[in-house]
Amino acid sequence: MKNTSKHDCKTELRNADLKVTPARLGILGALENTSKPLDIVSLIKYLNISKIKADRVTVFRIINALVIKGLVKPIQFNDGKLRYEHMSKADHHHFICGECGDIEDILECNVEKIEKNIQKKKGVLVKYHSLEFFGLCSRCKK
Amino acid sequence: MKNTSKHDCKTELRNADLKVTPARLGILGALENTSKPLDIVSLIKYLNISKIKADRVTVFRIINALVIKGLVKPIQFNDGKLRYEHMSKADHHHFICGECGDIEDILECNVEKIEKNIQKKKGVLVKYHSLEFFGLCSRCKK
DNA sequence: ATGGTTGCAAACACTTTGCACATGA
DNA sequence: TCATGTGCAAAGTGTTTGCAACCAT
Repeated sequence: MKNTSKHDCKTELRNADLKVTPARLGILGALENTSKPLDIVSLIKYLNISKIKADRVTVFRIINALVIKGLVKPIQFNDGKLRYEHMSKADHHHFICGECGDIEDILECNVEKIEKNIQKKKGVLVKYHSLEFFGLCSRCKK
Repeated sequence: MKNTSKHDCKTELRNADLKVTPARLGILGALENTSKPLDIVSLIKYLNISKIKADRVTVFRIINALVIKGLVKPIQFNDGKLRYEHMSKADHHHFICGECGDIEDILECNVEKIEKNIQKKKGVLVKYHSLEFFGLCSRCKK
């Protein structure tokens, strides 16, 4: 019961028409086992720890493929780089402190309702949304 | 009645402890006269049309100052570059088509309530938030 | 076998920094 | 006058592209 992610990742990849490779398994695993959104550097570190070696470029390519396939969503904290989150964990949002970079989870937002509303009204397809709050955390505020 | 933004921009700058310069007036004016968020290149184009010459670097510096002073907020459409919006126009959100890049305004979201809630619960200071929807527009959907 | 995947080098795009000169208050 | 703002050159960071070698199916 503890961790079936390895198997899940394989089927996830197959369902997305992506071949199963160590780097892809590692990246999906990283995103499933981590609570905070990960940037490319963090993903590479995770892979290194897991004894999986993968070039920076490969990580970018894998992440982009996962985003296109809808398995992963990109998040921007306005610091110039993208972070990524597994779709299954994308049901919450974030508060980002502009001073210390601290990230806190924000749970109590129901954007799905708005999302459906937009789809109906505008005739568009919403794949994902981003809702992030920027400011100063309780410590930096003072 | 038509356009008092020039005067407003001056006082806006003074209130923010920023000296009044042509480039700064031009950038503030651009952001107040345009409905869609502008990236750096668009701002430079706008300045050129207004016969104001300013180096790319200067535009970055001015924008950063305006963001820090809270006059302008940055927006990310996940395409690798920041766009900027005047705070007085930041009361709506966006839908971005991942295929053609089309941007549509989304009006019907009341995030301010959530924002206040977060400030109270977490003891943080929320300066601004981002809420953007990503997907396919009605044309690209087909 | 073969088409998708990877590594490496290089290019690209966006943004920041350092420093001398110019300018607004 | 003098702190602040600007231009230019250069560097920094994040990301993409081209191509040959490699590997999963």
